[in-house]
Amino acid sequence: MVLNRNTNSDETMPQTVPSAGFTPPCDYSNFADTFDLSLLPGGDTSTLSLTTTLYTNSPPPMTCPKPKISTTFYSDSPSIKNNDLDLGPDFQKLLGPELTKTQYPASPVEGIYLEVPSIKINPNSPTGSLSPYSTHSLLSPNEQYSTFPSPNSDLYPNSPPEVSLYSPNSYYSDYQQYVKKEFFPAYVKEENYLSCSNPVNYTSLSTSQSRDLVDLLGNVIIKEETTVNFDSILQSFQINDNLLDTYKSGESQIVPQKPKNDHQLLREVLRDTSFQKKFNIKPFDFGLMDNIKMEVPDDRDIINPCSDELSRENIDPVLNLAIEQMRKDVNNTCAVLCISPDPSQWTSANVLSWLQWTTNQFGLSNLIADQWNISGSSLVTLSEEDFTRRAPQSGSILYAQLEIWKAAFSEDDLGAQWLPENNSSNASSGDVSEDEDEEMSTDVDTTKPTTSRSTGSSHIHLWQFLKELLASPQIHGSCIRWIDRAKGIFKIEDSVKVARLWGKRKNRPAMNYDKLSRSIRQYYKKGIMKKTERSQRLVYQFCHPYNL
DNA sequence: AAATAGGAGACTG
DNA sequence: CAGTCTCCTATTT
Repeated sequence: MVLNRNTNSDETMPQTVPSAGFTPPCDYSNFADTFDLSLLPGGDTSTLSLTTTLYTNSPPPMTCPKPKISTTFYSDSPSIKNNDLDLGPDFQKLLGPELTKTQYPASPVEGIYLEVPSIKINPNSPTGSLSPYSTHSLLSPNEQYSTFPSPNSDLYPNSPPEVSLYSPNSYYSDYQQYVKKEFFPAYVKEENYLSCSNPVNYTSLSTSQSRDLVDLLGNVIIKEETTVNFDSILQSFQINDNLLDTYKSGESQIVPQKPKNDHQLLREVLRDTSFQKKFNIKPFDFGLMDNIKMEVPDDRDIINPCSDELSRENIDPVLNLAIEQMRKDVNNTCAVLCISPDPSQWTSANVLSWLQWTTNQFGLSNLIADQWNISGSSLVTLSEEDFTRRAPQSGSILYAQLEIWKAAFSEDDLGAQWLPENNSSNASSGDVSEDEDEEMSTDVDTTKPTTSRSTGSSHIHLWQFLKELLASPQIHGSCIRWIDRAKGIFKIEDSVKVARLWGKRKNRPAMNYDKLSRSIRQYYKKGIMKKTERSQRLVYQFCHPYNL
């Protein structure tokens, strides 16, 4: 974890700014979503090198009569390039191409971030003349963290804070919606962006809950400014957990945190504090963080040549270690169960064995096998609701675990890092594919268990593939996402990328959107897909029952 | 310029 | 033969 202090800014506030153009080599965001900070060991382990940055957005009053205080927790960010961050033509019109295009912030990668937007406008904004929105901190790296207002808004002192929890792993996709929602209500209406892509990770809280969180954030922020007492972070995440629990259980009040029976592996890993010595972590001295190097001699850590080498060492050591362990765990499980690391490749038998294994691991109640007689490609398209419908008690945990696996496999493709522990044969690893290979692939990998490898996704249908992409917004949300999950309406945000992914999956290097869309149009006749009533560009709709 | 629409033939499992 | 893939022309946004 490195604190990059933005020396260009003449603002007084110390800042935690990710390096510009930073492209993390891996997407650990999914992991981060399920990462339960309450697992972290107590006592002197409060020396962990977690950093909290708070940065603010300042929407103009006229577009935000009821300001929201939104909180984004994320401990990593997706490996998305800046050119993926297209906020749309309306946005560009308002902000000008320079701002929206090149100055969109690099992903704020390291640490755990608390985002509290819409507090107050900074009258001293150096870019204030550019647009009324220029104090929007996320749009201007130069002042990205330059304002540091109290969460207790003095702009709207009487408005009840409405707190939203955004998934850490859907930072960009949700952020687009967030921006549109918060700053362009009209635009939102027009395009139906009001529906949230991921209800599991998005919730509104009651006023009292909001105030609790805001109070807490206020304490954290005002006391510590850029560096935050780790206990406070823990506390905030416990609250966060409570809120999520509350949301999931449908209760309206904050409930005492239940002892968790999930994340066992992480618990064990994190209980072991030897990593502190290993990484020379010292109490609260974030300045020293610059010097922390990830001493991971393992050649599995060979970095994607196109990635930013510094990024590797910038990633929070704690998360890194846990992720490492998670990776090993998944590998081991693959070996034990003889299944592919790619859940979408699983046969129905694989699915069952994985479910059984996970159920045992977490001490969950037994599943009804009949409910789970599905292939891996179907499994990965299930929502959390689908999971809980089939397994009311354990659905959420199973879903979360599957998300981890999905992310893990995606990460595997990213940097060829997903090699089993004892197998360094490496399959002539020269094929570290291009920089943007953060996607699923079905490349034959000799290091993977051979069972259930031959068949599978080569026969996948386009509509299945699209649903697969849609099922992992944290990974593919930048190129395709649900607009209305219930109605099966989705939007292709990046046609080139989606086509490339499809071509990769089908081993058709010449695939492009022209051809892909032709295939989609074939679905019109077949009743698999249609255009929406009010036809919008790149927006399609699954017909019933394909939308399920 | 990019997306949409759909005809038509080729390819593949 | 189904399901694309490919190429194409015309039209719309």
